[in-house]
Amino acid sequence: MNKIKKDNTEEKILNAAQNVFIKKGMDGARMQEIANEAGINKALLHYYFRTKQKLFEAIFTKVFSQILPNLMAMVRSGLPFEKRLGIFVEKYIDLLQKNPFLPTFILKEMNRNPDFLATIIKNNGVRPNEVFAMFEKEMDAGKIRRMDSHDLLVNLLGLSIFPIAAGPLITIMFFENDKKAYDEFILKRKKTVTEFILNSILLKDEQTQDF
Amino acid sequence: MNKIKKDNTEEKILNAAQNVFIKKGMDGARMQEIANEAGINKALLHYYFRTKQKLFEAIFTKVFSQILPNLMAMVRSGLPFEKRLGIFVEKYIDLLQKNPFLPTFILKEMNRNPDFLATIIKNNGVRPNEVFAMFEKEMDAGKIRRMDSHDLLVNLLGLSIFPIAAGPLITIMFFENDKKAYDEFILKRKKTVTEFILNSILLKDEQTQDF
DNA sequence: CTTATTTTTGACCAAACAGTTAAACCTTTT
DNA sequence: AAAAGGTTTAACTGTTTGGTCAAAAATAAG
Repeated sequence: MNKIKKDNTEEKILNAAQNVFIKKGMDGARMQEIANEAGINKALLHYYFRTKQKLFEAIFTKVFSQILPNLMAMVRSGLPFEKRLGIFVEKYIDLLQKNPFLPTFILKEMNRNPDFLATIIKNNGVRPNEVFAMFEKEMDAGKIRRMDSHDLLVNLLGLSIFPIAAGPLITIMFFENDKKAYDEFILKRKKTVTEFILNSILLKDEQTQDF
Repeated sequence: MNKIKKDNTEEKILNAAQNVFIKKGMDGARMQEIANEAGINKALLHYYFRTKQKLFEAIFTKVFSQILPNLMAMVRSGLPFEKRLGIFVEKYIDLLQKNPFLPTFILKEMNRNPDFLATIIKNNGVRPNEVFAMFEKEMDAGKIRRMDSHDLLVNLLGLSIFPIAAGPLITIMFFENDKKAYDEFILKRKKTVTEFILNSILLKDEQTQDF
């Protein structure tokens, strides 16, 4: 059946393209390299995805769609706030540690073409306002101190994403190029990041807000 | 005098190259574009810096040398800990806000060639251990809670750098593409980041460590 | 089995690109 | 003022790269 073969080739292309694009970016990636990695002829790439640009957009969309829903899942679980935060950090760092080139890829390409980024986000039904609302609710309840919820979310993401994005630098500068020490450091951060955040925002019982 | 002329051209090239490389990265940058931006002939680029690679390395080194010393200055000032931290965050965010492409440039290129990165760092006399020692001292004094000083430094950097690196994404997702709102957000962070960190690590007097 | 249709390939093309060359142009030296 | 040495340029070269094409191979339809 041609359906099976077609799907199979398309999948091989998408996987290969994702690997190459994430590692090298749009500018650094070569169609020939993607073809090699997929084990097919270069002309076949253009048969399935007319241009490099179109193939890249397919990958960028695909990658983004894999990332964004995780953010929203955090908000919707019914767990208590601390647990929710802890699980999110753990899951997120875990995902990034398995795909260490992902952060830099997204950061780099978002600068190359912010308009395309905007389109993808619109089409992905992400509602950051839900996250902000969740934070506000905890503030209203006197559970966490009052602060700009934008700050809180950005801090949460920065603390999770930056250490992976800057992995090579951190490994060299802070761990004398000992990659195992770095990996263990990241592993530990699944716990310490949550602690660091909660320590900053959680209100002790005796400090409940007056208003 | 030829010295003046030479220095002048070389400087024009370095400035142009820095602009283009930082915006587009090694792969995305074009020698022709650098020549245009410098207002000179493309052949002159090769006269001063034999290859694109060599020119890129000169820029990468230059950029890095501008960044790293800031980190060390924090440690060496005699100010009290909170002040030192506050000034560092403020100065650093300020620098990045004026050079918003800088973080992504470094993050991207450090992945492309970690070995070269290592060389530069060695030649720049950066001693992260000094920073760690500073943190440890504050912990020993019972001023801040005991934690992995690697975590603390990485958190500090992540909270400062990530929001700029992810600027376009944050502007679109969290501020409905309102760039002024984003800029103001970053401005405020010069204060809120320090607060966030101190809130997490500072020990109140009654919580002094027992050992 | 034969014909039509889709998928895959090797060979090719034109544009873009980093890098070269030889000559023109300054600037300094004598 | 003229020779010498350094600087700048326009034109060129060889290679890499995204993309095309016509033919072959595989698959589906009659």
